[in-house]
Amino acid sequence: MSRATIIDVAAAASVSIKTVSRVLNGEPNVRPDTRARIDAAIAALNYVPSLSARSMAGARSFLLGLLFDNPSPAYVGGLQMGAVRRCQQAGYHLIIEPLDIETPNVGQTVADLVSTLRVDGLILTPPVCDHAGILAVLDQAGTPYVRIAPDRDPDRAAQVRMDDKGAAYEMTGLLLAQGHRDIGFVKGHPEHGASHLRFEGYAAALAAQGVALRSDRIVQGRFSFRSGVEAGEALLAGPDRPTAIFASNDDMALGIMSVANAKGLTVPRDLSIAGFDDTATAQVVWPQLTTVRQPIAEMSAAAADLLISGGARQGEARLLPYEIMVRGSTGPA
Amino acid sequence: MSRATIIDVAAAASVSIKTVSRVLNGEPNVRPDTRARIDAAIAALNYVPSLSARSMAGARSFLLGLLFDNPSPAYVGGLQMGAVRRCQQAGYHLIIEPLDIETPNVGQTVADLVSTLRVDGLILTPPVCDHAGILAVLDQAGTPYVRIAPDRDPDRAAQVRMDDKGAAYEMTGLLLAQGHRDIGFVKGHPEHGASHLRFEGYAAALAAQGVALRSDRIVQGRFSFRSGVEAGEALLAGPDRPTAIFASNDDMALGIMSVANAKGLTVPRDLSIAGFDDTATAQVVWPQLTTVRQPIAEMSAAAADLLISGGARQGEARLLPYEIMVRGSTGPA
DNA sequence: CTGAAAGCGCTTACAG
DNA sequence: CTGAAAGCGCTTACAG
Repeated sequence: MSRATIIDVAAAASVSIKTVSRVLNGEPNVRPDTRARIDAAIAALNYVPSLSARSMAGARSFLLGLLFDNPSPAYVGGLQMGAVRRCQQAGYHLIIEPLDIETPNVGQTVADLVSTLRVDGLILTPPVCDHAGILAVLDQAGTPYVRIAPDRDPDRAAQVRMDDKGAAYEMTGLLLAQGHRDIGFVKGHPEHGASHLRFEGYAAALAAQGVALRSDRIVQGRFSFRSGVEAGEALLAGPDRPTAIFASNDDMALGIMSVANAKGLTVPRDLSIAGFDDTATAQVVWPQLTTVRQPIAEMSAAAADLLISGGARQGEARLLPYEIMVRGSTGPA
Repeated sequence: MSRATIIDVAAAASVSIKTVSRVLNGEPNVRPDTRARIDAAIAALNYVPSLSARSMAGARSFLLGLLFDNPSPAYVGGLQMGAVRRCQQAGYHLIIEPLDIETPNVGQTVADLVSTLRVDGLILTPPVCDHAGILAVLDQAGTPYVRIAPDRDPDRAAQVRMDDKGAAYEMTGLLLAQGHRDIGFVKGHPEHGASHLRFEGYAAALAAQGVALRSDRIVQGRFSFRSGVEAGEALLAGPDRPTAIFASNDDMALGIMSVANAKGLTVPRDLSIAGFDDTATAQVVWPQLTTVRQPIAEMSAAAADLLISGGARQGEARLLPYEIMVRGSTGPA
C-alpha cells in the first residue's frame, strides 16, 4: 500500500480534511475528542504529511538553508551540526549550499535558490554574510535570514555572534595573572573583522594592567599555520623574546609551537602559548593548547531558532558566551 | 511582482504549459524554434520552476539526503562537500540528517523522513550504512540508496568504498623499502571493518617480503588519540623497540608521535611513524605525518552520481583510488 | 467548533 | 511535434 494522505486520515476519523489540517498545524478550535480521534487515525495509518504539498499550498516549506563559502570544514561542519539539530527538533529540514562568492552572478544563484526551494529562511555564515549583493537579493525577495559573526554592516538584519573582544581580553588577563608581562601577539587575517576585535581585547587587557604595548611584539598573521610559523620565527629569533605569545587562532598558535619545539624551547616552561578557536587539533598536540572555545554549533542553533521563531524578521541579535579552555601550553612566567 | 510560473512562460512563448514542461525536462519532440522561443521566455521572465510543485506532480523531488551518525566533523564535512557539489552540478539539493542509531525507533525516523521529504535517494555514511533496520526500511519503501564504506553485508545494494587493504599494503611496502624490518602496527577499533582490512594489508606486505609477523609488535587501538598514546607507551617501553610504527589512523599516529617526543626520540631518525586518513592535523604537526589520503569527498560525489544517474538501483559498486602521502615522519631505517 | 470549494504549480496519461 | 484535462496533497479564504 502506498502512503496515507490527509484524505485517508479524514475518512478514518470521520471528519473533513480541513479539521485534520487544523490538528496538523496545531490550530485552536478543535474539540478535544475530535482531536484525539484524528491523532489516533494518524498513528494508525502511519500518516506523515507531504512537505511539498504543504509548501505548495501554504506559506511554509519547513526548509531552512545554510549558505557557506568557507575553507574550514571543521567550522562549517560545526555550524551545520548546530543548525540541523535545532531544525530536527522543530520538524524542519536543513539544505546546505556551498557558494563561490567570487563568482560575479552569485546573487542570481542565491535568488534562483530561494525561488526554487522556497526556503523559510537562510543562515549566512562568514564570509557569505558579508556579501552585499547576496544581502540585497534576499532583502528584495523578502527571505528572512540570520547572519553569523558578520564583519560588516554590524547592525544589518538578524545576527548571532560571540564576544571576540571580551574573550581576547580574558585570555590576555589569564596570561597577565600568571605573571607574564612580555606577551607577544599574532594578529589574524586583516580582512577578517574578528582579527581587529581580538587585538583590541589584547590591547585593552594590557592597558588595564598598566603594561605597555610593544609594537615589536605584535606580528601580522593571516590565520594560517604557515603564517604562525613565520610569526614564531620573527618573535623567537633572538634571546630577547616574550615569555608568552597569544595567537589570534589555533592554527597560528600551532605554528608557533612547532617553531618553539624546533628551537629547543620547552612549552610552557620557556614560553607560554595561547590560541583561539579550540580546534580539534588543540587537544591533540603536546602540550595541549590553552585556547578560547567558540560556541560554533550554538551560534547556528541560535540562528535556526531565530528563523523558526520569527525573530529573524525582527532583526534580533544574539551574543553567545565563549569559554576559556586552560590547558598545558600556558604556565607561570 | 511575484515569481513567474510555467503559465506565464507558456503565455509569453505562445505555447501550452505542456510544451514548456518538455523543455524544462529536456524531453525530445520539441521543434528547435519552439524550444528557442521558450528558452527566451524563461530567461526574460527569470523563471525558475518550483521544486515542490515538480515533486508533488511528478516522480522526482530533486532532493538527495545524507544520513550520518559520526563523531568526526572532518569526515562528515568532507562527505557533505563532495555530495553537495555533485548535487549542485545536476540541479539537485542536499538535505543533511543526523541520526542516532542507538535509538530503538531510528528505522521509523528514517521512514518518516523519506515519507515527508520524498527524496530521490539517500547517501548512507558509516555507521548508518551498516544498520540493518534502516536498510530494511529503505528497501521496503523502495528508496534508492548508496552505502559509503560499509562494513557488513558487503554485497548489499550500491556502494562506494576505497581499497583499505591495498593502501595498507602499499604503505607497509614503503616502510620496508626504506629498510625497516621491525615495523610495529596499531590496529583500529575492532568494530570497524576497515580495521581488519588495514591489518590484512600490513600482514600481507610483510609476508610478501618474507618478514615475520611479530605479535609483540601488534597492539590493539581504538582509533582515538588516547589509544595511540597507550599503544605508543607499550611499543616504546624498553630499548627493544621497532624502527617504524604504522598506525591504522592519524589520530593514533599522532598519539604515538607525542609519546616518542616525550621519550626524547627524534622522528624519523629514531622512529618512523605512518598514519592513515590524512586529517588536517597530519600537516600541522612537526614533522608532518606520512599517511594515506582517503578520497572522502570523491566517495560521496560518486554516491551522489549513482543516485542521480540511476546506477544506485542497479546496485553498482565503485572502488576509489587512495593516495600515499609521503612526508617527514618516515625515513630510512 | 467544523466543512465545501478553490487553488498552489507542476507532471502524467492520453489524444491528435 | 503539440495540447487539453486531470490530479498530486495540502492550505487558504470563506461560510455556517
